[in-house]
Amino acid sequence: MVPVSSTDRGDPGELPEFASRVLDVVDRIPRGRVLTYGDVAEYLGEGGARSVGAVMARHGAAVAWWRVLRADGSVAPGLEERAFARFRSERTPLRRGGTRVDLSRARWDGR
DNA sequence: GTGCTGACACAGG
DNA sequence: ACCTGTGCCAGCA
Repeated sequence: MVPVSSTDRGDPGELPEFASRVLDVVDRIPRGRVLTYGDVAEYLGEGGARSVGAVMARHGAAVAWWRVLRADGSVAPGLEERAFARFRSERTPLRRGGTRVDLSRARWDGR
């Protein structure tokens, strides 16, 4: 087992366990459906909404990041244009006014 | 170990 | 609808 120094540095490209699991969940969200940051943490049974957000900030580009929203169905600042372009193409249900996703209809139940 | 830092959540005002 | 404060928790320096 190749004893590694106590600093125990992993390879730079390797993701922390938690981050890897977050990305797995996001990968399973079906087209046209969404989850909130808190939902992802809840399904994992670990971490919290904030931690999920941190993962998305660093590694979200690798997955369908637009399918993860805030608890009120809004999109994080700065991502609105790109996200709503996707919502239109995936026909994600929006609320009246179109500024937020209709969670009552678009939220993925995990199945 | 300590102390920030956030693509958050929620309760108040 | 907006702001403010508090709680949260993995990651990082």
